[in-house]
Amino acid sequence: MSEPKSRRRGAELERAILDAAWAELREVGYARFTVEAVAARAGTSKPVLYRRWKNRAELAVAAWQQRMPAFGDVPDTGALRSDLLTLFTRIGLRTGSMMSEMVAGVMAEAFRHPEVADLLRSRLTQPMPLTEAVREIVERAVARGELAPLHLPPRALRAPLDLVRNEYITCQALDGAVLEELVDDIYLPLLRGLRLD
Amino acid sequence: MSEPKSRRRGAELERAILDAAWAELREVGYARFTVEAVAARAGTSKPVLYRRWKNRAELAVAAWQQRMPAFGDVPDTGALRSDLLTLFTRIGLRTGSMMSEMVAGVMAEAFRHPEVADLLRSRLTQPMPLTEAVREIVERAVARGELAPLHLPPRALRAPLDLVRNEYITCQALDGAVLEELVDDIYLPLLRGLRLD
DNA sequence: CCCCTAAGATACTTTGCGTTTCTTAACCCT
DNA sequence: AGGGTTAAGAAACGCAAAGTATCTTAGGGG
Repeated sequence: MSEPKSRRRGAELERAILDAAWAELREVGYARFTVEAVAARAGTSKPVLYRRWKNRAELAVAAWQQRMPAFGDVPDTGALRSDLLTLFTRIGLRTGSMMSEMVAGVMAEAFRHPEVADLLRSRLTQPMPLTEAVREIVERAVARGELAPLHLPPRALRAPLDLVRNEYITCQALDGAVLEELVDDIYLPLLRGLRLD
Repeated sequence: MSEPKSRRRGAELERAILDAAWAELREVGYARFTVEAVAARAGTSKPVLYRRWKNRAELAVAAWQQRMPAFGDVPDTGALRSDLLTLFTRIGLRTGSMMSEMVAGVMAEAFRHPEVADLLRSRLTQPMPLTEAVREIVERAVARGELAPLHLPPRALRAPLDLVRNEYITCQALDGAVLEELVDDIYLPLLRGLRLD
């Protein structure tokens, strides 16, 4: 809190600010996320932040990007359904209710600051590790004979993330029952319905 | 513009306000949608609006609800794919780029005013006419023999709307190619993969 | 050791939400 | 018809928070 007089600089200061921003996002959410509070928490002041990020949305995205938990290993439980449930659950944890609130809030601001929209979109639509995880899970299911061989278009690879995010954005919550619905009523049927080309 | 001195009341005034709000939403979008501008445009003043709606989000949702174009008849082109394309296109028109901007903006505010979240959620997840349209299209396809008989869970009925909305929210745009992808790569395979129970 | 960059503090401008107060027009009711 | 009640309209305010400008000063590099 009352750090002594040592004046931090450069990367050290930047990390402290992002830590503070992340903590604020977790505690109060994006709607109540203020630049002033972040500055105070980091023991610095607003101009220091505005020298590094153009506006509060970019600050939030930067903090998010740095602190977002990793996906971890590709689930391998021996069965397609449980692999998918594990994956969907992890996506849910990673997305988190705070996260979708942030997506909504940042998107809303993106219409005033168009460059923010591009930044966010790139984070939303290109999580390579995730799409590769989906591909691997499906390939193993095909190898086991659980699924007929199939062609997976990019949109189907992205679908798990889209489904979970949509649920968060519209309902601000996500429990186990909903995850099962997404897997059983949407994604598994989708995979069964895809064929080779 | 410079209406005479006649002082409108009740329903007449309310309609004029919602007209003004709708016009503002179309012209400047939700991000720049201000209560003051709506009041000015309607030739009245802020307190009149705040007597009717708790905050700007509810005003926007009210205007949206009243002016949202109808879905029209259930498409019946004689083939499943073209029925779905027609339906998806109409959903896209109805949603509109402005609309998803509003969804994002309103959702962002919903975290300060929880009652707004409920209001919006009810508009997003229960468009009965749409789900019934999906059901009818699918039933006709089954009758024609295009699809095997299947059980359609609620989430699958909602999926077309969810898919289109997700695309708008993440990409702020939606063209014909994307609509075809949603139909060919996601929704048609999903329908083919669903079975009885 | 000095100097120049960037940190930190303070205070300001602006914008827009939501409120308060007051006046006055229009409807309603007997 | 007239008087009273209700709600419209106008103006101004408080407040929060974004973003900016000004100035002082620490501390690292030459």
